[in-house]
Amino acid sequence: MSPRTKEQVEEIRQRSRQQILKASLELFAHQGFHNTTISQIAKKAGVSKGLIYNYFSSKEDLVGGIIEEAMETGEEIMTTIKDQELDPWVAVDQSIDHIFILVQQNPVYWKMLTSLSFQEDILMKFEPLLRKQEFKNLEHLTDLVRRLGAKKPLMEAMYLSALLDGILLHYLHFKDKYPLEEMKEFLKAKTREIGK
Amino acid sequence: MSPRTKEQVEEIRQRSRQQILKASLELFAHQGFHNTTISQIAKKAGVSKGLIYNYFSSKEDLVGGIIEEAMETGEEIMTTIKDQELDPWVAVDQSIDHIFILVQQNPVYWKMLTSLSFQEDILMKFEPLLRKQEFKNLEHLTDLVRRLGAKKPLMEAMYLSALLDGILLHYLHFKDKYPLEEMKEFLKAKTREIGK
Amino acid sequence: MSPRTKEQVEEIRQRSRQQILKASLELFAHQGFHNTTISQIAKKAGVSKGLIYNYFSSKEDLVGGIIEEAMETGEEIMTTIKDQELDPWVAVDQSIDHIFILVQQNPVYWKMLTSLSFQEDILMKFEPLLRKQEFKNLEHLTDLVRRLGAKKPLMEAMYLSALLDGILLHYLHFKDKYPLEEMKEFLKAKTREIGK
Amino acid sequence: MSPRTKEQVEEIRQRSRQQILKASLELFAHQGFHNTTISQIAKKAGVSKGLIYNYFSSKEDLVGGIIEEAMETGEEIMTTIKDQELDPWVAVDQSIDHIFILVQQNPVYWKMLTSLSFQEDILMKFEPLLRKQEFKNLEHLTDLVRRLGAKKPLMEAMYLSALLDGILLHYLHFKDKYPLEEMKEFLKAKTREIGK
DNA sequence: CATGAATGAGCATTCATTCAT
DNA sequence: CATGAATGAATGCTCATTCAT
Repeated sequence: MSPRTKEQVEEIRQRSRQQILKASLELFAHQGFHNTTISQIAKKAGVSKGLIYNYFSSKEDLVGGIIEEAMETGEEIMTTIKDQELDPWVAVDQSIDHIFILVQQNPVYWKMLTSLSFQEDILMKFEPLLRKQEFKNLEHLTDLVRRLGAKKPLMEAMYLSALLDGILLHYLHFKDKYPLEEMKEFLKAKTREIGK
Repeated sequence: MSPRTKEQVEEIRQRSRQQILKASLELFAHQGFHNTTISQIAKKAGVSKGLIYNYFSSKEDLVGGIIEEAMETGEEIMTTIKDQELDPWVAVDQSIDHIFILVQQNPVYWKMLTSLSFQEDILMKFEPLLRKQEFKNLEHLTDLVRRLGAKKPLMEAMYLSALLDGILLHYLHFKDKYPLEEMKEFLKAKTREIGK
Repeated sequence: MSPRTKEQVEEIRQRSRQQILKASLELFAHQGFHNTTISQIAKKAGVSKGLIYNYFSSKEDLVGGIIEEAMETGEEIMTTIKDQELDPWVAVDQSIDHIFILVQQNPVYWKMLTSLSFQEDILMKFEPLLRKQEFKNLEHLTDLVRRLGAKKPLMEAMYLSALLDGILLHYLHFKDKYPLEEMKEFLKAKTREIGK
Repeated sequence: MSPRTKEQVEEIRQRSRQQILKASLELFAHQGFHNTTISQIAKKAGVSKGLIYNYFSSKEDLVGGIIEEAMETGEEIMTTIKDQELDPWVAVDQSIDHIFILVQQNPVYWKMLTSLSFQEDILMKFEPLLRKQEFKNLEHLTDLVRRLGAKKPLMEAMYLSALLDGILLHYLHFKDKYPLEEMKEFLKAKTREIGK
């Protein structure tokens, strides 16, 4: 008889919103943004087409929602590492672990993101958001390799960055057939050469 | 008014065909396959929409045409290297040069290809064609590093492959702002460590 | 928590109903019926979408509600005049005043009504209601001008009627920039010619 | 075998364009802009939905097309009158005739226009176009009545303008049941009073 | 009495493809 | 060989209406 409480409403909203975001993410990642229809998302999320527009103002806005959410989660993991003062070799290993964990936890997100980075129309709208992140990461890497005694820290960091993205790329394509763990250890071993 | 000769007709055909392929490639690379319209291609190629269907049976078929053409060119360069018997260190440098040249000569093609590799619907149709190429490349790399005395040739090759693709990825995004040449030399220097 | 009395409930009902009608009227008048959404009405009225359907069975029914209410108010003013026995010149002036007052008191209503008269789908449902009113007005005017000694009372009445509607039309468009009062006096002066 | 000539294409285009404009005008006039669908227009025009967008960029653009076309036709008639030097009484009669002819020739257009003037969203986009016309008309009327010796030419012109619009309004509603010709003569007779 | 999440039919618009010339 | 008018299925998005609470 009486209307739902604010809390009930908010919970319902969050559940629907999550379902929609999850479905969008998966479809965008596998089919690409422009090849995914709202109807597909609605069906996969188990809601009506109309409901999607109760939570997101447009198809593009879904991308924004996905990125925002992933960044929040990513931020959390990041901070746990950053605060600690560490031996540089340990820090490098931890950073590598961190990146691999991030990717392994949510490979679909990274697939979507990489895919999106080739869609210039969409990219344009979210570039500021993403570039900042990118820059922070490169800065972090540069700092790390400098502490390892690299002679050309920036080059070394860019090299490492390309390597990580390359591994990510291959992992995203081959999925479980890719020896990600082995690659990680191989990579860690390689970093031992830096500064020598 | 006089009837054109067979050769003239064939030449006209080839020119139109090339214009269409070139326009398609550029648009697919920058906007993505599904976000590019036949009208855009026709306009950019300076031909009518109808003409495109004289040369290609569908939008997808354009992708096929692009890939085929690029493979032919790629093949040529490849063979010039393969045939020569070389000191492994020189061979590695040459292979690296070769890859970088390929990318620098036609970055748009590689951009389109990478972009396409995230469009599973399109990928599916051209996967066999591409996977074969991929496998050959990995085989070639494995062979190279083995001759350099690598302890784990396959891992080393995969590592190198990821690295190359990572650099490619970054180059495709940052274009002329990316220090590609410097990166190449840095990479060559790194390969000196292999086998030690 | 204590149960509301019948009167309280009724008062609440009436207030909500009025708010909804007021919001509808204004939006219909300015945006047109088909370009106004229930959501807009709900927002402007400060109620939920659902509540509107507690009082009105459909969007169209809102129009019915608006017209009914306006007719009731119009009726009241009308009767105060009709009953009095008057010198015809005074009666004409009073009738003109009456019409102008009606419009000035609720211009939005007249705007909506005129707008609606061009929406044949809506008009159809309320035509009987409106035509009756129209006819009564024309009859009243005919009677007046006949008492003024007009030679062609019906033509004169139609002429006057067109004039009044024309002035109304212009007033509704130009709002406060329109010299309505001046026009009224000008019109009254013109009526002095009738019957001469 | 050979493609159509420029002229053939242009003729085909004009025919299709006219069919679409005609259908749009009629539907907009009777059902209102927002209550008319592109499908209805396509069906009435005997073309596909898609074709409409080959000629007009949007539903709104159709309104623009209609207005432009009507203005061109209107302009022609206007000029034939304006140029002649005339006895003012004859000029008034001619102007009145002209307006009535315009309306009688294309009542649907005037219905649409009046209807549209209540759709503020659409009006906004075409107001500049229409206001200019309006102003020119009022100016013309003012000039006319001044030459007739009116004491308050502007008021007299506004009065006349309202009258004309009122008659138009009634005519548009009652169509053939409205004694338009009789009204015109009655109106002309009334103008004889001006300046006395 | 009151809320707003949810639905789905319907809308404006796009676009690959066809075909008459 | 070449054109572009024409089609219509499909898409993103809107909105009146319902209903559980």
